Amino acid sequence: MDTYSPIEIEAKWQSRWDELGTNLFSRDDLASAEKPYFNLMMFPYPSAEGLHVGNIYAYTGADVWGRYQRLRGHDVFQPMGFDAFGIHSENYALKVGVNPNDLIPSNISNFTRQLRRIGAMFDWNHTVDTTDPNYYRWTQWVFLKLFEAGLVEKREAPVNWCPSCKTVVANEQVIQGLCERCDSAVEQRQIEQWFLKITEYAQRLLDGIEHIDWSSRTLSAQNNWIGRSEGADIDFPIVGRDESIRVFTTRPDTICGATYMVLAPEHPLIDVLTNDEQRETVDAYVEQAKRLDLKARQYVDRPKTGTWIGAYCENPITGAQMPVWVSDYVLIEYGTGAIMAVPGHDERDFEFASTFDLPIKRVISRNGSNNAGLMTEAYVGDGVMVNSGEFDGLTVAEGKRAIVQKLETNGLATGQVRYRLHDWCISRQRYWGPPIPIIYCDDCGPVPVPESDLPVMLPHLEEFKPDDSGKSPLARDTDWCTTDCPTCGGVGTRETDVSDTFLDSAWYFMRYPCTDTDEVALDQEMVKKWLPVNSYIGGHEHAVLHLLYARFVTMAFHDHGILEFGEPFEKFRAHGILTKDGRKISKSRGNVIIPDDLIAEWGADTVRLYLMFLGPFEQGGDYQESGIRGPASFLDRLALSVAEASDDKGDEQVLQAMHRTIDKVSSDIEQLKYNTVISALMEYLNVVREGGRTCTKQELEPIIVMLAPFAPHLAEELWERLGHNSSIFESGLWPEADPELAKVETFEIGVQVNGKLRGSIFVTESTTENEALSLAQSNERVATHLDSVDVRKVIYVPGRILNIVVG
RNA sequence: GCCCAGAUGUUGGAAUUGGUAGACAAGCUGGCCUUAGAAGCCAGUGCCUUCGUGGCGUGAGGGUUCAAAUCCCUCUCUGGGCACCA
Repeated sequence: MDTYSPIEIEAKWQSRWDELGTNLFSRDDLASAEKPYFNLMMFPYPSAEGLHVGNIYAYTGADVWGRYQRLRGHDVFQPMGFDAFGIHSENYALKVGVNPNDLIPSNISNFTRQLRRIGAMFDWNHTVDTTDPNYYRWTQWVFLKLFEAGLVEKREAPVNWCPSCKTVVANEQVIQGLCERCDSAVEQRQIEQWFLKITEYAQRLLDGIEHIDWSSRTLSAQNNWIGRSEGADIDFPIVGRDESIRVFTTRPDTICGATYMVLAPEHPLIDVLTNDEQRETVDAYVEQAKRLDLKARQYVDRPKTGTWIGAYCENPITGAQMPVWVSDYVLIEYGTGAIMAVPGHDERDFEFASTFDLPIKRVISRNGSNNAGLMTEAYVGDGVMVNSGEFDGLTVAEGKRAIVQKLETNGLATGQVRYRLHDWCISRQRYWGPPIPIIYCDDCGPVPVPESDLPVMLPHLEEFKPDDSGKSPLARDTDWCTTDCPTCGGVGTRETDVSDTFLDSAWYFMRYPCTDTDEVALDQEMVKKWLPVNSYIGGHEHAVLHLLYARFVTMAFHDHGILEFGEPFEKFRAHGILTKDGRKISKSRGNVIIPDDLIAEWGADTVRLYLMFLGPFEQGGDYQESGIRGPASFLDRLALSVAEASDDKGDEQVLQAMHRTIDKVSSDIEQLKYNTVISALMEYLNVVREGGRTCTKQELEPIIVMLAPFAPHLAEELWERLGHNSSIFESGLWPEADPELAKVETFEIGVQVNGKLRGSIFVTESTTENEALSLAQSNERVATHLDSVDVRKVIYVPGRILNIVVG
């Protein structure tokens, strides 16, 4: 009989887990769990292609964490679901000419099969499918709650329109002016849209960053995305008028170096201030700027363009007159849509001033000396104010305060904080999403659909291809659109936009523990017991999309009395990505790896172990199939060792190594350094089997427990073969290192002479410097280097190194 | 341009956070066992070398230190994010 035949063993344990409900919770189980631990991972979009090896990598790493927590004695709830709405599914459905409704179920069952095959401990009693009316009914409810909270607004706004997807896309979905889905150049359009007012939470989202245990790179991405800037709004009086131009600046200290003003092409004052001579030129410029699509406009390396509009402002500090220009390098959507240009200390202004021969003036000097020479580039660094009259000599920081203070007394300035974050546009002029639950009535205006009328069902459309009308295909189903106004009972028309997929995923984790009821979205008993999520693991690509939206919805629900907590995920870890031969894995490169064959060949345990062994989980690694033999033969040797193991007491030396291994594994697994966990287990097995010695059960049991998160099927099997008759995951078996046994008694340390390694000596913890030195001196190799020289200094770091400085 | 990661043998990677660089694997070479080997076992494997108890070596160059893959400065390259955000 084979000691280890993965296919049989894995089938055996998967069906046993199913029979015993090892990973399943009933509602009662959920309610009575003593040590609840919610282990969440990002749910997939169920594509037709199935899970690729990158998905398996991510889910295995998250499952390892969940199983580890389980071995620590927690009641680990680990659900899985499917994020099946959205443009991605819809475009695929259009391509193959099938309604997405008919496509999704088979994709989901294929995903489920794959996810079961890798042996992750998902609770298949608690799943979500965002396209199920029993789910999206509650997504619509989420919208209504945000509406009640005053966080939903319809307004006409310039939005990113993808001409290929024929829909609006969020700022977060525009990558360098291109649609993230199809890479078409995004255009600017003015359309009425539904917005969620996430900007009201900008500061809260920023403040919360201090208090959550997340991967630092994810937090830094959110930080940059929110983009807080501190500065001031300053009014520049317009010469010959009773009005002024308000600008936002983060550098009030450079105001004396402001030599002209710039308005964004869309700025309302342009029309008012342009004089007759300039009118034609300005109109032409503004027209041309409006025609530019967002991609062209955001292209940074484009030469600066613009024109003088024939007006002047007065510098409120120096009194100097400054011409007012219009240029598309100033953006209407940020700040006040107008700037004071300081070419001496801003790179963009410098470039503009150089192009149009506008004066460039130094007002900040690195060392305080007033070097009057020509500036050849903008100086943006720190320094001291010069050429600024009474303010000369102040540092940048002092100057910022002093200028604002002086202007505040005249009412010309106010301290101001601004954010780059924009409101979240959730309208999508597409078919495959939850209809936004709003009804328009000629008398009552837009009215929210009453909760009792949810869900607003998405009709089954034969023809769901979007057109260029700017309206959703739902608008073509007039039967569906026509309804009664919930307020007055008159004729109403349904909103035909559907919501962004990111609304589906902004709250899905809250639904998982509540799926036993269809009466309410959130079962408060379950919410209190299981939320917030204890650990969330997922891709870093969602740093500023999903993860920010989920925080926003949670905060809004907290403020609205629905949730008691304000942050959804206590701990978040971004996993690394897998490369193939050092290159990113992607469909376009044609190097996608579907894991099914690999698992069929090697078994799930070996594949899991191999993937986790590739590199640190948070950094990813390079997938090289030949490397799978290492983990495979490790499992073989372990199975062999168990088969041969005796009932004798373990060897003392081996048990010491065992406790050191427990120590290392326990600390590395906490840091998700799964690769070194596995290498520590391998090293220990090498010690156990050294010289072909027969090992004992006592020496092997803990290693099997520590391996269980990685290779759960084999661990169960070996546990059973060692004579245990309950599941290894049942009773919190994670071993505890005995500090006495883990302690190393004698160790070898290096001996250096003048920093160069010349030999080594064996010492104990209590070896003194003098003892170490005499040990070193009696070492032949070291002694040669001490001949006929004086010892000048001895550095002895117990347990680390002995360095003898001679000369 | 800015921000964040990173660069270590033939390859994936390790290094107690300043203390014996290359753990654990893969690959390769040789051997044992075997009808067989994706099984098991043993040995070797950074480079140079006059083979010495020698020299060199963690992207490049400089610095700090008794001691640097690790800290500091300058630069190069790779991956990712943001991008005219005033």
